[in-house]
Amino acid sequence: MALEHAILVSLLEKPGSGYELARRFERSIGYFWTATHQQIYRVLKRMEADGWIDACDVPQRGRPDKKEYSVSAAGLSALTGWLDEPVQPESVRHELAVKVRGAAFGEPAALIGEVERHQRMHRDRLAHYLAGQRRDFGGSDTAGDPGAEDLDAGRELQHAVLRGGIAYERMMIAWLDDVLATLHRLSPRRRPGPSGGRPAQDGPVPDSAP
Amino acid sequence: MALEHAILVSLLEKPGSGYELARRFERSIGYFWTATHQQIYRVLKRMEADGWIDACDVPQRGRPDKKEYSVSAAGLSALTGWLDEPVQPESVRHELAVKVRGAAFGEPAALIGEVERHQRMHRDRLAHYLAGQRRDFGGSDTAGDPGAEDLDAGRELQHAVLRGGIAYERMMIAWLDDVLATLHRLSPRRRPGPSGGRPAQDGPVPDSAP
DNA sequence: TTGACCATGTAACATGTTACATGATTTA
DNA sequence: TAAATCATGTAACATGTTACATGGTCAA
Repeated sequence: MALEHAILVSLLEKPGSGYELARRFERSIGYFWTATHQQIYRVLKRMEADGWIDACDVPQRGRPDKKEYSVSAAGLSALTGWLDEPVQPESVRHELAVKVRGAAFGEPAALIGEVERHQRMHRDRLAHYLAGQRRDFGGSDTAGDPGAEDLDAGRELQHAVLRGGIAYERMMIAWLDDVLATLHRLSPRRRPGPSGGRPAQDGPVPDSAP
Repeated sequence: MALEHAILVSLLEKPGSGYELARRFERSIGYFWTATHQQIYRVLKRMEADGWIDACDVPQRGRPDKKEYSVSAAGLSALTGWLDEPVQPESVRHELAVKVRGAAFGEPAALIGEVERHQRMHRDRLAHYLAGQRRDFGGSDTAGDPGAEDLDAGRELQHAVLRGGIAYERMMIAWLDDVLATLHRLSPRRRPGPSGGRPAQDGPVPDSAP
């Protein structure tokens, strides 16, 4: 019920083809809403039929033609209408949490590698976010700094969402430290480390920003 | 691909009927994995056919009979096998983030009520988690306290997951403060408050624990 | 006697995933 | 000449959502 709206937001920020949208759903928007290209093409067709977006064929030299979509007036009003509707509780899916609780019925220590793998992914993503923040918003990590630069609403809101991503990754990294400490405590044959899991920090993080 | 496993974990923690599982998916497990009763009945049927769970009819006085399910040896080994498999990136869906970015194309101030509503839900859930923690784990919020009580692995891991939920809610409440401050800044006709949004805190939270 | 709770389901539909297909161009 | 990127799609399947159906007990 919201892929349409995520696409509207993305197309309003910048018109583009289905392929380009699919790329964006692997990057920026993809950090808080995922979709594959098959889904995107299917929904784009419906949105075009509903008159939410307009397509225009763009011939390209040396590349296949593409259909560039842009948001119509009807699409914009569909989006603003949706903004006013309350969103329902949003369903959660934290597969790792299921695994952590399930670990009680297997060998808890067997989960350590998987949890470390996840933590590495979160550290990478955090590094990526921080790099993007430095690049696009001038290195400031703190909110509520009205006097500094005068950004337009779009950029301000993009930054707010990015700060949310950063807060989320930091929270996850810290929680996974907690989980690792718990798993080590439950199976003390493995080295529990100097203090049962190093504390969360984002300074010396492996920089994997693109 | 994981509802089966969430059900296995829940049934291992305590056998029960489809109806009871549906209740649990509105409480404990539901905080990190949601499912409706229709989904649960459908999957239970498949799991029984696959031999992962055993059913036994339990007649009840004054109530309709129920089928109580419990995990078979095959089910347990399916779970432990799954624990060893790496979980993929897990797809994210943060509808509010889509809305925040979309607010740039409408009236940003119109989102304030919705964001406050979400923040209230997160405060409620946090209060609920903290009450559950006090009830079930003795009021301690901090991890890594090996000497204190000697809980079994299952309870330790449940507590670790609960701490994750608490960390998540605190992070969300703080981030939504940030978002509110940003929205107020972008439409200064509304009172931006003493300091643009009160800081996150969980002490004087409306206690809505059941 | 109305509504809430217990208990289980069917059917239709919407959404998301996986695999496969096509064909051009650019880069190594 | 092989692989990667651009660009769009179909088909089959799995999962999740919404609406509807049934029927008993218990409390107000």
